Amino acid sequence: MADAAPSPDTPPVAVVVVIFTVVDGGLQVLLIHRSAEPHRGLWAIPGGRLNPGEQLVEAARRKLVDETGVRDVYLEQLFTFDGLDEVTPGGSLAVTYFALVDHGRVRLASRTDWRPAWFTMHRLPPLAFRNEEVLAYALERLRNKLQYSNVAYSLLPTRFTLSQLQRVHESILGRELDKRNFRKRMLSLEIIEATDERQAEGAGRPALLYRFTSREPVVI
Amino acid sequence: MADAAPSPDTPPVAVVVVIFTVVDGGLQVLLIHRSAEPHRGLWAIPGGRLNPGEQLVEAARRKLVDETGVRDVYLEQLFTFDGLDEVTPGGSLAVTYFALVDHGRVRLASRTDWRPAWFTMHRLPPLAFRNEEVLAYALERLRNKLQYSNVAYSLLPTRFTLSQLQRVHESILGRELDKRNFRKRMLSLEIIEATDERQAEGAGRPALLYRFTSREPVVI
DNA sequence: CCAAAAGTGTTTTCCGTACACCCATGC
DNA sequence: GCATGGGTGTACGGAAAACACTTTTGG
Repeated sequence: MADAAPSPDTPPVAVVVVIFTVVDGGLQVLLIHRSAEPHRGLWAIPGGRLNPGEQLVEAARRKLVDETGVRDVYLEQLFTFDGLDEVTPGGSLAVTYFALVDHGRVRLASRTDWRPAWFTMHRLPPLAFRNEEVLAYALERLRNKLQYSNVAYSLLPTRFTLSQLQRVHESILGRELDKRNFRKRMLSLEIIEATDERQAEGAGRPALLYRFTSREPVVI
Repeated sequence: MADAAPSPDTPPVAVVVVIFTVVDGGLQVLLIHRSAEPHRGLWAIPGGRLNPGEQLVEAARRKLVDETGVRDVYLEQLFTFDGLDEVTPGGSLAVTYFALVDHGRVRLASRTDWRPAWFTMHRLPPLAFRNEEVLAYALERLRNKLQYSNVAYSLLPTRFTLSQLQRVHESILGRELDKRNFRKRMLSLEIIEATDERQAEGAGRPALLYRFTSREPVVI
């Protein structure tokens, strides 16, 4: 590893956070409307400059809190892209993260310019900065993570029904799952446990509420 | 994503490449002996500053060619660390990559200072810059990749025997594999195919030579 | 009583693993 | 002819997938 001698020739570094949530059966992502050039009028993944002395993950958490007001959610580094922003001479870097938030806890920043909004992943608006690539990569990672970790804890309230959990999985995977197999698997993984409470969902039999045995990331 | 306004307050960016090879049954990694401070006398993963205007992957390829003379091998971005180099005020970033090279093709740079050398992964010298972390992460990723991709193509000559391929897998996974099961699996994945040539390995029946059906990264 | 959602078991298929012997060659 | 490495098949167990009906509640 080279000595890191200070130099003016170092590219600007942005930290960018793909924020996912699931709302009534759809996987959604938070985007910002650009009111300034470049790419004015397009939508972009929220992000900003890394402050001097700030750690990457701190910067990502800061962006997340700025945009949604939530903290203590699942946050993972995705990939570092270069040249996303094709206008900076000498190039630029974007260290991307992805985060999962329970829609019920989010309070979107209300700004007149740069307004944030949720978009369904399969109906995205025109995006700035090759953000299609970033989102595609984030979705792929999320789908993988879902299979062998408990990340879904970050998308649901502390107590939830198995049907809610199944809908979250279905939204992310983009396909329907068999109810019996899904329940069997979730319970055998021992990442969730039943509480003694029930919750009615409109008409129909009330469902048992479950909780995650751990609300920290756990690899299965 | 923020506008990338130029600013002097951007951290220095290093690109670092974990270079793996397999030599007679052992997974080895290329390290550089530091003859200057900080961490003089310790060993470090090769890397260097990202040049202005240079893409990350280009910088990684450049380092790889500098150190080993090889090109067109498997190279993948690992993770971006901050503060590895704890001496730079305001922090620094290290974008890490890992590469897999066929030991037979390598010509190490011969320098008097910063001399490069191969080390067996389970007998590492004292390392600089929290490089233990980086190596542990790289090894984990390599083990995963090995299971569901054809990355091993980059560790072997174009033609190889199944025993050679098995030894590569065993070196990386750190455990012995059953010959029959290994062959069954490799052949069923359809990432390798038999040639009509044979190769004798000392005494004993000559082995069929195989080749990878693709020498580009393929996910299984 | 009927619509709506919750809950529940069995069978089959596929994949990973365990395991032992014969084959071709060099010396 | 023997030491060395190459090559092969079968049986078991566990996980995932396919598949349909009963239960509990609200209206």
